[in-house]
This record gives sequence, structure tokens and C-alpha cells, in this order.
Amino acid sequence: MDKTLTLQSSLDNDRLQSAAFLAKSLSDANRLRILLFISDGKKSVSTIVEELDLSQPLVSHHLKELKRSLLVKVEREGPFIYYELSDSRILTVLQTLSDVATNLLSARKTF
Amino acid sequence: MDKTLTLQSSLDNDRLQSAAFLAKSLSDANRLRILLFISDGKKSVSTIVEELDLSQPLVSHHLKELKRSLLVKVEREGPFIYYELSDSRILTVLQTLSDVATNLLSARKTF
DNA sequence: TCATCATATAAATGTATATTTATATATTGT
DNA sequence: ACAATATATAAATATACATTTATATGATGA
Repeated sequence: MDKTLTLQSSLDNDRLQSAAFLAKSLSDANRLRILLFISDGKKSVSTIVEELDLSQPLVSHHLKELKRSLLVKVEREGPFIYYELSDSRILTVLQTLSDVATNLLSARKTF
Repeated sequence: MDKTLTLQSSLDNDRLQSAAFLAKSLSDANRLRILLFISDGKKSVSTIVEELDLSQPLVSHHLKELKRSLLVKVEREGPFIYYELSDSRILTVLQTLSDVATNLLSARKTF
């Protein structure tokens, strides 16, 4: 049984919907910057705001979106709220997407 | 050097933009159905329309989007136009996203 | 050239979303 | 209770996008 058959049996329509939903959450560069920044341990909102140089409401909005897709874990400690990447496999997804994009773009320039 | 450092050096802002752009192309379930369907060899537009039970203009629209993101290769043969997945690594991305989604959803229900 | 089939495009519509500005809520220390 | 800080929410705006319906373009065969 080859990979295609494996995929077709394991990627039914419900799972495709879920995958598409996660992909939508990964479709904004600022959210990817946030995910990458919180991938090596929990970070407070203010830390994210300062480090990524984004407005506080914008970071809050994107964190809400990431929380909606379950891609982040949230934890309160006193006045601070910490966000952390919930599944490290997302990092490999991002790396692969970046690699694929690089290849596709370089191939496009080859006439 | 751990994976995080590797990621931070290889995923600069340009690459994040590219990854986000590809992710956006993967953020629609109908597009994922199309990508999966054309992943085992080129398929004509009409075949996609019939097999996936989508309207012809809708399929055309999504194929245009997939072409814009370079995720498909296009080839004309007489009156037919064939589309094919341009990079099979996209399949592993979809499989991983589906797996992650399944895990995140099942973990959410565990109180 | 005409009719037919395959595919693309245009127009219209509804909905989603990224961002900014302004304000509200929640927690802590005094 | 009050002031200060951390974070979230609301409102407004602009833009993007999925889908449908209608029409156009392009290729083929008679």
C-alpha cells in the first residue's frame, strides 16, 4: 500500500476540514512570528509585544485566533498571561512549508 | 545546536511570509480535496469537477489560486487542461496537520 | 464556418479577517 | 478603595475571499 492510498483513507473530509482550519491559523506571517517566538517556552503577552514590535491589541487578536485553533496553551500567573506552542510538530510543518516555497520559487525562475 | 535555533536561523521574515502564503493556499477544504485528488497524477478540470462534485467555476477559481501559489503544475493537451500537484511534500504537511488537529481536539475533550 | 465541448473570466454577494484607535476588565500593591 | 499595570474587547475600516450565476474564450470536429 503506497502513501497515496494511506493518505486517502486517513484524510477523510472531516480531517481535511480540520487540516484546513489549522492551515488558516498558519496563514498570517505575524501569527507565525508569534508561534515561533513562543515555541521554546511560554512567553507573556507584553514580551511578545515588545519582542515582535506589534501593537498590543494586534497581538491579543492573533493570540485569540491561535487559541481558537488550539495551537497555543494559555496559563495565567498573577497579572501575566503566558502563551506557549501546544504542539511542536507545527514547527516541522512550518519548516517544510518554507522549504517547499523556496524550491517552488527558485524553480519558477528557471526557464 | 537544538531544533529551535535551527528554525530561528532558517525561518527569517521572508521565509515566514512564503510559508504563510502557502498555508493560506492550504486553508480551504475544497482546495485540499483538489490537491489530494491530483496528488497521484495529472487530472483534467472536468474530471475534478465530476469527482469532487463542485461547480466548474468554483474548481477553476481554486485551481487559479493553487497555480498562483505554485502548488500545481499545469499542462494543456488538446482541449483538456491537466493539473498536478507540484511538490509531494505538501502531502506530508497535510497529514501532519490532520494528525495534530486530531490530537488537539481529543486533548480538549479530556477534562 | 459552425456547433460543441472544455475551461476561464466577470459580476454580484455575503462573509471573514487584519489592523488601528479607543476603551474596558482584571490583578496587584499601597 | 485607589492607582498602576497587564491584557482583552469594541468599534471602525479596508481588504480579501468563497461561492453562485452568467458569459466569454479557446480548441475540436463536421
